[in-house]
Amino acid sequence: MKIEYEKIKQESHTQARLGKIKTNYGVYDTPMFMPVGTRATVKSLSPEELYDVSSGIILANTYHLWLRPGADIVEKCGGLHRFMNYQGPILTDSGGYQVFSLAKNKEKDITEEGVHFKSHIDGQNLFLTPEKSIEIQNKLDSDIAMSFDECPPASASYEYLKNSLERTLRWAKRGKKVHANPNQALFGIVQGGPYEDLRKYSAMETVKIGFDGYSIGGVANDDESKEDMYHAIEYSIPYLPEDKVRYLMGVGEPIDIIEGVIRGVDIFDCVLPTRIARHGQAFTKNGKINLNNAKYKEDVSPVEEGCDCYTCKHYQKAYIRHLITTGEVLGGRLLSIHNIRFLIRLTEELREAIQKDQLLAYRDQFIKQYQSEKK
RNA sequence: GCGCCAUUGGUGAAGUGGUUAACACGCUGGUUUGUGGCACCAGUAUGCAAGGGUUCGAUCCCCUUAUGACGCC
Repeated sequence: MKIEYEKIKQESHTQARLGKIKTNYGVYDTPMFMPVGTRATVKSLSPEELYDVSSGIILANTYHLWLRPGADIVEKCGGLHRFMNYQGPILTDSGGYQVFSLAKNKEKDITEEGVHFKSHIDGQNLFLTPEKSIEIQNKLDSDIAMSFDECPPASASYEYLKNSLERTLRWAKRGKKVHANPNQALFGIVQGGPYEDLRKYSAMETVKIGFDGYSIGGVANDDESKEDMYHAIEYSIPYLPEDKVRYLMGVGEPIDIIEGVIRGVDIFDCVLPTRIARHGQAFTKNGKINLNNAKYKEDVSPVEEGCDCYTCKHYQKAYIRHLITTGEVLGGRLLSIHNIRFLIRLTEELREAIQKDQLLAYRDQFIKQYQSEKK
């Protein structure tokens, strides 16, 4: 089995769906949030802690693992699951996103054949192609491989986005051709920026090639507005098959996840919960809070009242603030646990709302509370 | 007791007779969306030990006092 998606229910007032993803490592409910473990580790968390927050699929990154330790070494160690000891599904990003940001001269460095760029570690010249990316992912032995795509900012010109998505389509075909891991699913990526016709075209053409799942890429980038992002989803979703997973890449603001689900997205990934955790911030129902703030110096309450995560069950804000302000790594760890659990709990609540046909009411209530403490 | 040197923000400290007293840390906020970069951005001494004097003008020159370090009896 590679991966199968089964739709359980469609919310009657929105595009939101309830579904199940069947993988080699079990069956998981959608909507789902996937924590990011770029370098074969969700920064600072052990696999046990990931199971504990009910994480399903997690992400790893082709580019990073290609550079260090190298795909051959991961393969020699028995593949990504054995390597990082994660007994759950793993999705590998293709490296397109990283490579695009590392390519200095977009015109020159991004060619039909692939992308030239310099390693962020030692500056050596590297060249990544769709074939190479898939080959690496085959070796890493993740459960889901992503097509190698170009990820231009939403602010790129219409012409650029059009040419770029055409090339991404050709790359998708090339990648699929060399994809050779029978235990691994392969996803295609829809591009096209904020433009309706481009998204539609990209979605239809990507579906024609035929993948095990489809993602919407090129969002939450650069200076893209929320409106553009929501439009990009709306313009793409109608052309994606009902019986395949829909993955919105890189989105992790709670409200964006809700809006994505409403528009028919099944899975999300984002670095936000772990990154902001390391900088001392936490998601709560009442909005994002910053544990660096002096007002938490003597606060004996948990990060979020009523949260069921390990951190909230055992620690006070004052202690976590102490860890964060003194630079102790445990602070970021505890907040990462909370933030990931927060987003996963959010998806659990979304599933419940979809089940009850109350998603829009849930959204309105969530936003009202989430923004209540903001000025 | 005498001589000599010092005294700049929460800290370590630069600095000049003339509009806004450098920098760093700390502190106070903020940012972060398919994680190169535990990072980035912003604010943070109406005052330069205290008092007096010289000067158009002093944190910077002079005097006194206080405090501290060093040397000599």
